[in-house]
Amino acid sequence: MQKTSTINIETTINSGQVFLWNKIEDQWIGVDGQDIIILNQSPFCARSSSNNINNFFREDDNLKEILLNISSDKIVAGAIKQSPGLRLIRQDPFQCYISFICSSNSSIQNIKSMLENLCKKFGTRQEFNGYELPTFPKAEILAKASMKDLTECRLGFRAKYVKEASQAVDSGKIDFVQLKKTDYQTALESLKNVLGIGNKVADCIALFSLDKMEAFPIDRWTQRILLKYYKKFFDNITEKPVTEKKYGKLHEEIVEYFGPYAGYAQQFLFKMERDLNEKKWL
DNA sequence: TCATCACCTGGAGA
DNA sequence: ATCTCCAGGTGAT
Repeated sequence: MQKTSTINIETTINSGQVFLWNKIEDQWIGVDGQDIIILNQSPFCARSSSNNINNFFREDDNLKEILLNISSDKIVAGAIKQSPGLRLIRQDPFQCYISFICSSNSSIQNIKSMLENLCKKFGTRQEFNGYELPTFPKAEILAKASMKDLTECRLGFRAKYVKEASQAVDSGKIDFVQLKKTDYQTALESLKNVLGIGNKVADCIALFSLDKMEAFPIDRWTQRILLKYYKKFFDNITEKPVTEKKYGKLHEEIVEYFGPYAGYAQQFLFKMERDLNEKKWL
């Protein structure tokens, strides 16, 4: 649908969606599940070791319509103007799931370090175009990992979450193929049954890997954004922590206001506010 | 139903 | 040098 030439790789990689990426000279090398991906800005080129890039940048979305739709809000329109090449990424679900479980009460740099440690210890080394690096561990491997090995990856209190979450996938209790097919609410409820996954993490997984574009992760930053620009539009936004029930109500208001592509709006707003505060990325 | 609080870890600032 | 505080939250009282 969209032209790949309009994608800004650096902006997109540095928007908090993905962590296992490094810039080497002028290209970005990253891990997505069992694949290694190499990205070049100009001339634009995206190569995957699996030979199947699988719409990594969601090229199948009708971007023009989506951007037009969410631009009815002036703040969002401004955010898009600021980062026109920003895109949502369609990630490997298991990697995305573990990544955001690891994100709780942590920083981007720390999350990246935890995930790199997991790859080094449990991943399979793969060679692609002169680069050799370990890909993301499979669920069955992490499900059988010892707590000692997981703790050595510096996961802290998340070690137990990662193990149980991996077991849920390995046993089939969590089935990403199925979750992609179901509706947003059903997918969310299913994910939230897993230890270490609450509303925010579930929304990240749903938006970044399960094609749920109405997912709108509400974290500290999003909450700040809503308070700063949208206080008068939403009844359920306060500076207090967003409780379980408030989260659901707030999300309803958000989808009503931003529409079915609320997740896209969130991504532009998040990028805008983090950049405004000069927060570091990868 | 909701408010507090602890939690691994690494980095920044006092 | 040492301490405190905080970072894409979540789970247990």
